[in-house]
Amino acid sequence: MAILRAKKAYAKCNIMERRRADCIADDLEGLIFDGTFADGERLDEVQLANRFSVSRTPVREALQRLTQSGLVEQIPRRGVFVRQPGPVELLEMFEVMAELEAVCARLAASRISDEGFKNLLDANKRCKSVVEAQDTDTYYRENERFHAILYRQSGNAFLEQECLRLQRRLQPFRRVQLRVRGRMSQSMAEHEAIVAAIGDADGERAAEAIRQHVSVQGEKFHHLIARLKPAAE
Amino acid sequence: MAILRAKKAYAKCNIMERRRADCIADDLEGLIFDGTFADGERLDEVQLANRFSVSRTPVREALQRLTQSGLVEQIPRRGVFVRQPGPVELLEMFEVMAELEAVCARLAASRISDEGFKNLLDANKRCKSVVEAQDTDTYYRENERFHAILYRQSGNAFLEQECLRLQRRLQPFRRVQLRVRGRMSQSMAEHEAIVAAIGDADGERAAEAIRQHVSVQGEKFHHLIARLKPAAE
DNA sequence: ATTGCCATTCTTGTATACAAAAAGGCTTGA
DNA sequence: TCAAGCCTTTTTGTATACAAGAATGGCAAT
Repeated sequence: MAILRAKKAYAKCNIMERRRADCIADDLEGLIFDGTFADGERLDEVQLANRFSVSRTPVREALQRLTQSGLVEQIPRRGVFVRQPGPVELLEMFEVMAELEAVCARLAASRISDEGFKNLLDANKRCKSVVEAQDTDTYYRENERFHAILYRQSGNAFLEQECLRLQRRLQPFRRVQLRVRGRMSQSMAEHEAIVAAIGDADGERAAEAIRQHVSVQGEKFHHLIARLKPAAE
Repeated sequence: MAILRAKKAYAKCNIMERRRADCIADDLEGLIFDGTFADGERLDEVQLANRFSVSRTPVREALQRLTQSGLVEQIPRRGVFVRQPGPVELLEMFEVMAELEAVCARLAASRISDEGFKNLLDANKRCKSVVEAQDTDTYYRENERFHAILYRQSGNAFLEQECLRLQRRLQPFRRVQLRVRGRMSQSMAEHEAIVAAIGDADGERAAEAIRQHVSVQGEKFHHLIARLKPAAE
């Protein structure tokens, strides 16, 4: 049967070829993140098609994907518009991120395997070494790895995926936060608290620790909204 | 300017006309839920186009949307396949739902307005009256309303949306649960506990109460997996 | 008989053509 | 001067045509 053969082929081929539409979606995401397309701006299908030297079809597919991930808003028969989150929505998203990670931490505290804990310690060690080098970009990557391990160790693959999805969405805003002076070492201290709590299998403490780590409060709040353009609306 | 006029029109027009692609997406969702398309089955674009009497274009758009919401899996150049969650994934999703609602409850306990609390009480009252009539379908709707109010009262619109999204995804499975004998009255008792905790502004207690209410444990576990076909793989 | 290769047939992905709807501008009337 | 209605232009939504890749079946070689 055709389907069976297809399934076999799929299982074998993890690196599946990408379609143009997918690439365009990623490129557009980047262009929105880096501000090439401002908030509220309409994304013209024809212009984009020319820009990427493709027809409107893959452009439309890409725009649909961006709609689903919330980067743009699609208004039927009127077009798609860039939709940067405002301060309120951003705080809300960070709050949800903090709570989701808190859940991960709480679950991980009782579910983590010895090997998983070793991975977590290792990831944390790598973060530490980067802090000393004051390399924010590398720290960002290693920090992401640390969090990803935590998601994984929640023992809930669906939760893991949801966390990764939101993490990805918040990435451009999170990155900024690290530039703040002293933030990296503070972040590391928080990591230590999280690891310790998980080591003690104290779910509630771990949850609270990571909630503090992720949530936007105090100085972080100011730095975050300072970054946002005073979007007229 | 064109955009301004578009925005004005959008603000005015809440009931925006839907495109065929959107309708098809909804229809397909229903067909997958009710088992017309079995798990693992390939959805042929041409067949679907004929079925809905449209061209492949809107069908493809609909399929893309279903891909995003996780109902089907799209394998580049090979087609899209129905992807029903297995027992494990289902339990994981319910766990996440329980935790998300727990967050809502905890936040709502301190953020709920007097009017919001009144709405919650009202929704609960309506549930109660339906329980006495033993009307599972209506109970399901009223129950959904109760939960939706809770999401809203978390004071976090993003969280609210995420909850609604997952609730929608779990809908067909949640519905089944209610058919279990005595489940409705048990559900009501749990509602009472939730409302009471929120009334006392006791976030942790409210969170725990709703976690118990939503999570799949004990008998509920058996009933849930009993419903799942022994999917051959 | 089985395995590997090739050709045919289907299916998906992309381009283009066409239809329908909305935006912008113009005219006309007060 | 302003507003309302109509017409033109622009833009989105859908259909169709075409290209590229994958599945299937047959054939040949071992």
